[in-house]
Amino acid sequence: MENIKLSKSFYLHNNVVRIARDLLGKYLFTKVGGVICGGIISETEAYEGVTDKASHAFGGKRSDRTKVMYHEGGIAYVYLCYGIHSLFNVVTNIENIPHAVLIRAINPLVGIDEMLKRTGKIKATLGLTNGPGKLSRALGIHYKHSGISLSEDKIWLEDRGLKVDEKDILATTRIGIDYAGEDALLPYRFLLILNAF
DNA sequence: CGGCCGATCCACT
DNA sequence: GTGGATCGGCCGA
Repeated sequence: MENIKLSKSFYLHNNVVRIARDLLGKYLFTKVGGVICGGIISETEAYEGVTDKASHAFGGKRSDRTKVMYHEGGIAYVYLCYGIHSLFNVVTNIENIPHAVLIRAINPLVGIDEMLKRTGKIKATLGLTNGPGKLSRALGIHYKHSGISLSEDKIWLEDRGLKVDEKDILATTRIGIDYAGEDALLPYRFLLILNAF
């Protein structure tokens, strides 16, 4: 079984929708407060930059918050949503092309005790990390982490050689972006259908 | 500077 | 199924 961080070239690819799909079955880890937590990515959404009405970078919009999306791929874009939740995104593509993939869910595997402590839950279930806000809380990801490199040891992704079959992937429309008009209809959300859990 | 709103979650009915 | 929590970002005045 391989155990390696995703390479820089993985994040620099120009097709963010492909990357979102390829991230299914990869592993996401964090090391916050000295504890390693993580699991298998099971749900993602692609945000296709300046042409995508659902993206924070639509129309080339730049701000202190969104400027990290214009950075070269391979860093984290984390922002506060609804005043409560830090949502974790992976920035992709080359510099000045603000593509990103929202990680919406993982299958929790490592650091379960710490994740339960952070979320105040008793039992480890898929419900521990099956939403973008819950995922960040369990993993200790905070919007102050926005802009950090995924090549370091705070937040990173690994390919452990898990094979994902096309037939186990479901593509649907994205969540919570009704304001995006026709772009809300794009099949940019990907779910990994898991039987083994 | 004021006001509105959001890539959500959970408790409650 | 519905609404409240809660606050930084963004836009308009």
